[in-house]
Order: sequence, then structure tokens, then C-alpha cells
Amino acid sequence: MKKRNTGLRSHCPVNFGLEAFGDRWTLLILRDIVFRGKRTYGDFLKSEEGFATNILASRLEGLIEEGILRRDAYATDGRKDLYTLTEKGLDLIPLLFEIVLWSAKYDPRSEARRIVRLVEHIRKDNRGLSRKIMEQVKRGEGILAGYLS
Amino acid sequence: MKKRNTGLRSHCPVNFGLEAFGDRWTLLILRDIVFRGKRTYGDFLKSEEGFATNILASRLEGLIEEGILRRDAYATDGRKDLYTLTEKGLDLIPLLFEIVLWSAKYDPRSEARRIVRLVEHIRKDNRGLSRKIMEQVKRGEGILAGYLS
DNA sequence: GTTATCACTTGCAAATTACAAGTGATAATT
DNA sequence: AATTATCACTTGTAATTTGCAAGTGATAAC
Repeated sequence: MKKRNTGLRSHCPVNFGLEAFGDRWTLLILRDIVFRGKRTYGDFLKSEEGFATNILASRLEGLIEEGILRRDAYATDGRKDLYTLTEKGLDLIPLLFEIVLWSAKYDPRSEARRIVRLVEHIRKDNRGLSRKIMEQVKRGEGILAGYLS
Repeated sequence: MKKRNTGLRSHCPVNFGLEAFGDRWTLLILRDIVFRGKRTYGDFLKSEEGFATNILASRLEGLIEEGILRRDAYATDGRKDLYTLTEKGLDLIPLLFEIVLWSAKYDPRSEARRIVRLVEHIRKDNRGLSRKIMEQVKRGEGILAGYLS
């Protein structure tokens, strides 16, 4: 007798988002992909916030289950896997950008200070910029490098 | 010898946001205030997702510590407290709206279907709408009632 | 004066997380 | 070809957090 729990507490749109990425780790994976161009388990593991290996594995699996990430074989190294954002995942970029905006405003030590041009661009046109960035991320490029002053 | 841990894993802007509201409950409180006009502990407790009393209390305290919420005495009933969003909290409305947008797109059962006009408005002008809504929320009004078709 | 409501706190079992130590597969080196 | 290193995990366990039930003290209503 399997307990088949969808985990869905409600279909309130805010809650739906929280069920998908409402924890302290999941969006860091997305950040690593979008801002830093990371693609492999080992890359994510190196993040400064310090993923525990089991947490990282479980979050990656969750993201794949939800259709936000896709896992493919790495072409030139059979040990590695390549994680790629789906359309559903790419559509979280505007949300990521809003977090950046808020933190840039309220964290006095924010590293957002090092990417003022990007922050300004987000503020003026989150949606438009997101569309451009989605294309960049599709090509596997992180966006941070090009914006560091 | 008190262990004074700021909890800050990094000053990456995405991480800063996650440290403030990166869990399955915190943003539901904000949703209740913004969309449903809730203001008291008892109101939040009635939410369909089912807060545990201790979790709700700890999240409210956390939000106050971070300066996102303010707690005041309820004017006409000494037993109640009134929770109000600060400017820092009101500035999370655009983020809340982005979550709504994403969930409206990807949850086939989303209750966002019942507020298509609002969703469309967010899509066209999140920032502009947010500014208007902030004023409404300051007056203690929830925005959902006016948009339900 | 008694009962009800409100905003919590407390205690405890269950679930989740963090940390350390593997494991099996593939790749690089000798 | 054999050995060592790297990679993406899994497993075990202790510590922390959550979820649930049952209070508690203050104020309000009757």
C-alpha cells in the first residue's frame, strides 16, 4: 500500500511555486547555471554555499521530476552528466532577477554591487532582458562573466 | 559563550533572498497579506496549507527580525496583534507576482485561472502594477477580492 | 464570575539536513 | 595492462527542523 502523496498543499499559484523551489538550495542550482554557466554535479558542489552531496543529488532529482532540469550524458566524458534548463526552467529567470533586485536593494554587502549595469538593466526591463538571457543560457553560457566590472 | 551565527552563507543576491524567505512557509504569509488582506496570527493560521502553530510563530518572528514585517497592537482588541508589511516587505510584491506568473503558466490546475485579468496585468506591467498594489496593501486591503471574476 | 477567544509555548515523534565515509563506473597515468 | 584519480553519486548517523497535540496566560464576551 504505497502512500501516493503529490505533496500539493493547494493550487494557489504562490504555493505551487514554493512546492517546486521553496527551500534554501534549489534556486542556487538555477543561479549557478544562469549566472555562472555551471552544468555538472561537480561544478554545483563547488559552490560557496556548500551543498551536501546528498542534498544536491536530491534537489537535482526533484528538479528533473518537475521538468525544470534535464539530465544528458556528457559528450566527451562518460563519468559526467550535463544538466540543462528546460523551457520551464528558463522561465524562472525573471523570478531569479527579481530576487537579485530585492537583495541588491536591501543587502548592504550585496555582491550585486559588482554588477550594477546588470542590476540596472533588470530594473528597467526584466522581461526583455530575460528573453535575451534565456538564449544565452540555452547555449550554455553563464551571464555573470560579461557583466563583472 | 553564545554562538553568534549570522546564518549568511554568502552575499550572493540570490542566496541573500533565500536566507530571508527560502522555505515552504514564509512567502505564504506574504501572500495572505497581499492577496487576501490578512493581518493577524489567527487569520494566517486558517490558511488552506495548514500552518503548524509553532512554525507560524517562528516565521513571523523571523520576518520581523529581518525587517520585512512589523507587529503592532491591535487597536480594538488587546488579545490580537496586527502584522504589517514594511517597505522592505512591500518590495517583495514584484517577486510574488513573478511566482504567480510562472505557476499560472505551468500548473494546469492553477487557481490563477480565476484571476486572468490580474495575471494579464502582471505580465504586461509587473512593476507598474506592483506600485499601485503596494499602496493598496499599505491601506490593509487584499487585492484578490477585486479581481475574482 | 464564568466561559470563550487569541496568540502563542511546550513536549515529543517523525522527517529532513549536514557531515563523513564509502561505492561503482569511467578516465588518465605509468 | 595495471594502477591511480576523478566523477557522480549512495549510505550511515548525529543534529536540526518540522508536524502534531496539548497546554498557558492574557484579554474579551456573556
